[in-house]
Amino acid sequence: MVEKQGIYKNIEEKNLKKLLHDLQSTTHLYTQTETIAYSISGRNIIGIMESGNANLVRFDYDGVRTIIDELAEGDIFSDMFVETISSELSVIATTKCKVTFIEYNELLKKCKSNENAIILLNNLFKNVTKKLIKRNERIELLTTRSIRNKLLSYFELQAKKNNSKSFNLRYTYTDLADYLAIDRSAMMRELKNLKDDKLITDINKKITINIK
Amino acid sequence: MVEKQGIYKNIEEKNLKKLLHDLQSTTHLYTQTETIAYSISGRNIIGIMESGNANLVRFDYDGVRTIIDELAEGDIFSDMFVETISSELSVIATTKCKVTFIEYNELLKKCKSNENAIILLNNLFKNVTKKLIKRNERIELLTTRSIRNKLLSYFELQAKKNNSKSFNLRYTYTDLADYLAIDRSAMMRELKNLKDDKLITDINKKITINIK
DNA sequence: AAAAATCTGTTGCAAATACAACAATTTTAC
DNA sequence: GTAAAATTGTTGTATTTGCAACAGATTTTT
Repeated sequence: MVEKQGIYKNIEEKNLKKLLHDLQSTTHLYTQTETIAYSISGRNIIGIMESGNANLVRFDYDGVRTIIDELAEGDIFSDMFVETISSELSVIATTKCKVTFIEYNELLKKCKSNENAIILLNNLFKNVTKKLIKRNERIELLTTRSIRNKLLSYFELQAKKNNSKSFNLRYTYTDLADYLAIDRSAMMRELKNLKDDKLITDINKKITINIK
Repeated sequence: MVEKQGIYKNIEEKNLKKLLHDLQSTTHLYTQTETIAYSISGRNIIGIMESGNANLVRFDYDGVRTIIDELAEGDIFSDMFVETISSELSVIATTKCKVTFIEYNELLKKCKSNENAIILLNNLFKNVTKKLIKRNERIELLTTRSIRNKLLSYFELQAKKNNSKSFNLRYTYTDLADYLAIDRSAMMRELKNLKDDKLITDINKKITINIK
């Protein structure tokens, strides 16, 4: 069961069970690398990650893969959140995982008579809001005008999230370069410059910022 | 009043008036270039664009401007949707505009007793969902690796939205450069290259793509 | 209708970045 | 436990991009 801070926050176990039953929700298990089907045309299906991790990925016409979103326990995904027209989008399990599906329209109907449905809708709203903030962060990083600034912004953000001047980089440098949309070797060079200028310290991917 | 397709969809004029009154909403007028203040700490304020246009912009410490989001009639903005990394974020009116402010938490409370509040919450949800899709598009543009590709991607997207090979650029070139987070003069140079290479035609900001 | 401000189009040059290529190290797979 | 694959670290060089600066065109203000 997803912890109380997530999508089921402020709903009592018993009431939740009833609500999910009333919504005719279904729960499925997936193994690593399995594709999670969720798009049912005409219906607004929302998937709730009960446990495990998955990626929302796009395969464009060249077959190039891009990770659009990373989904963890308590996170949600839906065809409501992505453009349906063009390229192929799939949710692919990166670990064993458990997913509950509900229909958004059913939830909406239940709001009239069931207070817990309102709470769930609110939790969904907050989750989408969180997604927006995450995307915004990404945009802010991508719109800084140099590799040096991208790195510094990213490091500052991570340190801030960690309530510290340090944090552990959980990306490989190769992935970080992809995330920041910059050339890896150019990034490595700039990383070296930052270290030489003593703006950061990097001990085994524990990065510490020495400014301000 | 915002048209029925927007944030007030499916709410009768009379009921809407009552709802907004119950929510103790306030409405303000702004003139072009005016900054719209909306962040009130501790409260979740949502601004609804009744009419006019505005941009959500960032000024970084160097004074460089980047357009983060474009707001049109029927769109919403809120400090719930952004969490700035370090730099300054503001909503700036690009035309004369009218904005109604409501408190999210008040709306939520009203959902228990007022069906129209549920409808409004649903409309807000759908709007946020639309924002998610838009930001995703932006990220796709920003992650392309050169000015040439950024321009081509942007042009292709706009043309596609227009169901055509052409579209009218509604940005000034100065703004487009800010939107794509690139240097204006470098962009102008690349724009010239694209024209010289006959990949695009640009007649008075009506841009036509000549590929594929 | 004149003045001021902004936008467009251009260029030379310096600086930043991407590309390519490779060896060394680490991680993953069998 | 070894082979294969991926990541890291580095460098020289070509290319792209940003910066600065300007003149002409267009738009806005007064």
